[in-house]
Amino acid sequence: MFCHVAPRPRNAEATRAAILAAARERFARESYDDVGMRDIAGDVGVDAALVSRYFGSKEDLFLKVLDHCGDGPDLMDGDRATFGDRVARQAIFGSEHDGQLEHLLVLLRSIGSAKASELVRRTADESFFGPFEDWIGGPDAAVRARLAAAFIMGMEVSREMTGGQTLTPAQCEAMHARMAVILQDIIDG
Amino acid sequence: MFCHVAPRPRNAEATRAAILAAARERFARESYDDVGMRDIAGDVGVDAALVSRYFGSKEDLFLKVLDHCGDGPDLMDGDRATFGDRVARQAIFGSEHDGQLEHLLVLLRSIGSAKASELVRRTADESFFGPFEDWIGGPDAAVRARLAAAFIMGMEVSREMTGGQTLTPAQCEAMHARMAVILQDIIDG
DNA sequence: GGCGCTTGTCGGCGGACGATGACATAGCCA
DNA sequence: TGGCTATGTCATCGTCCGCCGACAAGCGCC
Repeated sequence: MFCHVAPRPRNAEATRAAILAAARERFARESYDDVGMRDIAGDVGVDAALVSRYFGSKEDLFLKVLDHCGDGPDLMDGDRATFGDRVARQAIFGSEHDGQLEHLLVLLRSIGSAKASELVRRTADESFFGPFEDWIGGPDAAVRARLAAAFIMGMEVSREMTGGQTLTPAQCEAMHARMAVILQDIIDG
Repeated sequence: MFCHVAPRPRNAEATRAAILAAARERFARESYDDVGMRDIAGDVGVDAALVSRYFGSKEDLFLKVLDHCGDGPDLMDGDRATFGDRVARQAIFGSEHDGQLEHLLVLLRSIGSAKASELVRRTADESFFGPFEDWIGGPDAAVRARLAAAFIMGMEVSREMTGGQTLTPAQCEAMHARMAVILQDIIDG
């Protein structure tokens, strides 16, 4: 007893950033509705009221998360020639924390909450599809970006739905191989 | 005034069926969390307490909806040779009420609620992937079923995310053509 | 050392939700 | 016609949520 946890140093900037990071993590793993202000605050170790005070409202916080999603690693980092292989691997096997798909996951989770998808609808184009289109380039870039994004998100959905328990490792490998080819074809045009 | 609405005839069986249909509709269009017992009851024109009484709990009702999803039209109705074209059209242009994708939409909406996805995880295989695998047949049927389902659901997600406002009709047609080919390839093996 | 601003906590308000048990009424059967 | 059961309604409970105003505690400054 008397074992107090080290108190967070009084630093508004750092606390604000920590809250934002925790929120991003939560919103990528759970739906907008399932994430509570108290959850996020708990992750950081502060009171829920502080989150409200720094970010105004839950919606505002979510928008900030969407804005700052470009900060981390993402889909477009890496060799273009191995895009299919690399992304298919993450989508199927679910890289827990490297988070190249994290931006996409946040968008994906918003499907469901009426509130969140309204917010996403306003920012998805500029924050994700736009850059992705530019990176893809070539004819029908907008179309191909949407096809690729759809495939990736759908695989995330499928993975969570089945819990990944129903396919053998060999089948996962086969799926990875097929998906990699399809994705690469979409990217290459 | 004095214009009363015609009261629903007292018929437990019919009322039960109406509630189930309304619930299915709701769960295909909104997330598990966003759908309230009062909403469903309102659609049918009964009191929310009746829904609880007939189906026990919201979870039980959701499970009943999953069970009865095979009743309506679905993915596997129609010519196999035109599967890609037909399904891609529905996924991209969003057939509002013919509902061949409705079963898949209910599954898709469950992503978000922790509770709902837990329920789905237990039934998705037997209620959807199993039949779909059988229908697809051939080598790696399980893998190909998941690839196709992922692509379709992802396109639904993508469509809702962007609100369908950002692509020209010509681009939609181009996307449809590309998606149809990919889907058909997956189905054909 | 005491003042004052910033940083963070506490308790609670108002509303939505799922669920429940007591009550009302329609429709059948004698 | 009078009662009885199936059918549906109403009022309410407990819980959780986002949010807010009042309060406490750290920290620099004179």
